[in-house]
Amino acid sequence: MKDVAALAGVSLSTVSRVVSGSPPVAPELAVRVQRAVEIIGYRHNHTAGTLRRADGVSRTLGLIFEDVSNPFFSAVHRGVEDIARARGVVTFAGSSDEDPERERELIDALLARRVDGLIVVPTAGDHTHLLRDVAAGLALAFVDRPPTSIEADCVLSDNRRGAEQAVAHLIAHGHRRIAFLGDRPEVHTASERLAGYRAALRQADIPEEPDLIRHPRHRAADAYHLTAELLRADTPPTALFTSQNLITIQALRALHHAGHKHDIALVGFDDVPLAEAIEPGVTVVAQDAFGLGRHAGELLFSRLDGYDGPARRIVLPAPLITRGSGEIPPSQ
Amino acid sequence: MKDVAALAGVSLSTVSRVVSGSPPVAPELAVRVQRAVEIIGYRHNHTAGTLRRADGVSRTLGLIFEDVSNPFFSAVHRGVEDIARARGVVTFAGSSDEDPERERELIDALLARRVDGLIVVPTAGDHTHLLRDVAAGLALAFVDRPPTSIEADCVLSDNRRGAEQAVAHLIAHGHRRIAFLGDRPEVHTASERLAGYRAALRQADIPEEPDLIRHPRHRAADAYHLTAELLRADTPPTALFTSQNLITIQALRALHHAGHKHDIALVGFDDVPLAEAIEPGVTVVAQDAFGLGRHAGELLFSRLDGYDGPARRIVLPAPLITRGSGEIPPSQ
DNA sequence: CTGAAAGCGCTTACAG
DNA sequence: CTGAAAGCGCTTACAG
Repeated sequence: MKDVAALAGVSLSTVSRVVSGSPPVAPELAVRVQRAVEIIGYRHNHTAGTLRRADGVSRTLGLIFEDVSNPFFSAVHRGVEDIARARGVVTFAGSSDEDPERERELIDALLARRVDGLIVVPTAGDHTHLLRDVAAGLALAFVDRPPTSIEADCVLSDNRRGAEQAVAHLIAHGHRRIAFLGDRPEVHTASERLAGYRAALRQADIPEEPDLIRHPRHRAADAYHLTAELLRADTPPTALFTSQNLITIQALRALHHAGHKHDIALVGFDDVPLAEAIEPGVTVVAQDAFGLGRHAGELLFSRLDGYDGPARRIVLPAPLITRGSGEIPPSQ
Repeated sequence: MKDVAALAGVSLSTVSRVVSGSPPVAPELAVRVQRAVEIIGYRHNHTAGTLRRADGVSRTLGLIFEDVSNPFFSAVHRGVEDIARARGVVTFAGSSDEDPERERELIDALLARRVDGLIVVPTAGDHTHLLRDVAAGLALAFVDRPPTSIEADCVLSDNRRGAEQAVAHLIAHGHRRIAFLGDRPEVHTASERLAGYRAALRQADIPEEPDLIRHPRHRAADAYHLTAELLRADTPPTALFTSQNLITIQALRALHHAGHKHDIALVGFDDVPLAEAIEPGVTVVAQDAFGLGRHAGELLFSRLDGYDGPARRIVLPAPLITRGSGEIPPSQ
């Protein structure tokens, strides 16, 4: 910047004003500065400005997902990006892999880079350490799952009702032996969806069978075999409720490979590509992933804009989309 | 930091050394500093350090994709993240939407935040403006597509050979009227895949029919109708080569809805979830998206580690995976 | 409207 | 092994 000032024959103050667009500067000088910027190939150092600026704002956001490569989270990611982009804010993104320690490392790394805010899909770990940062001005929002240990803005899908609706739908089609395939209940979304499953059974006076509730350890790796195993049981389920997108995909593979796609019903939580092209079409509870991201972004920016009220919770509906697989009647 | 120094009763230098792990500091003082850090809730300001540090390294990377929410790119994203994570480097990510202007804005925003390197899926726009930044020490790598206007490291799938293989496979199954559905040739991957399509036709002495080469304007919105339209033509194609994942999904929908899934063959470029569960299974040319990301990360870090040789190009194979849809013989 | 000077939170020779 | 001091690239009162 001082090279630019020298070349343009003005002071640092003037260059700074031109570069950051502060009003009071003569058009002629501005042009001279612009020209010098071009010639030198000057890149503004926004982080240095952040250090000095009164408000200390970095126009930078941190996003922490379970896995950036899961299509559900990457859609949330895009939702946030669209909101941030409109404000000239650029976003970090990282994957916790559901590991609280990894999540903590990411948070520390992002806060050390002085992000203005953090949007996180929380692991089951503790988040009280963020309280100090929030008190110091950090904007914070949770998405997909609520924080367990602290109060903060969050936006969620209506997991319980969505799951209840899915299972009630299967019951309405005559099923009584309905398997639940989902993550362990430590994950909030999984426990909510399990609660929805249970509520629907209760409503219909169907006793719960522990054998029908399964938690694949590694989703992509185990859900396939777990489903195949369930189908081979003495009294197999007549319907499956798969409560997570990767699990749905694996269960569908198992169903199709075992030749049961037309006699075992399935409803999945979260939509999957091609669900509509498959035979039968896959009935799902659809989440508005982009919407989750956009709302999380909006909650966050409202904090940065000065909102200082109590924590807000936005719950987006998760409607059932019937396509065939959920309307198969029980085969026995 | 000065509060920590005051509380611990040491100098700023000592706090800095403890916090950044520089060796020569007495264990007793280190403990006192650590304690003060805990009490105060001190967060290290890594960006301030970057400003002062001799090497000026920010341990920050910028990633620019066409769209972070496309599963192909989000897998590339994760590949880069895994490499970066191992080095304590955190990554920005953004979407260009194939718009050179938007890409330029993102690059400017990231360079203003002083990323150490940039990994970009380039739009068709000009990238010569990056030359100065590279000369000034920026590490740069392109992924999925090579840069058109400058020399730089890049990692690609073998698009041409993959496409040629796919089309040759269809020809080997007796097809002569094979449609190409893909992005406009301004996008490098699309033009390479089209070149592969043409090479396979030439090899088999099949004249090219312009009517069979189609470019949906908006992939998700138009590919479905374009496919349906092709199927309704007087002499419809007997096989489709869909050269992009979103287009493959839409074409499959159209094929299934029109009741042609068993009599029109299809091979897609890039794998899609459930491709295996569908009936018939979807034959595809598979890309190693994670591998593309990992290799791009490695090329980038080798530059940051001091490699200063000529630009390198890594080409990953894109093998054909046969699952049924590509082995359907021509129906007429 | 413009410039000289102080200072954001750090790191790093330099002296002790 | 420790501390005082200079300075990274900026912004911002303050004076003119």
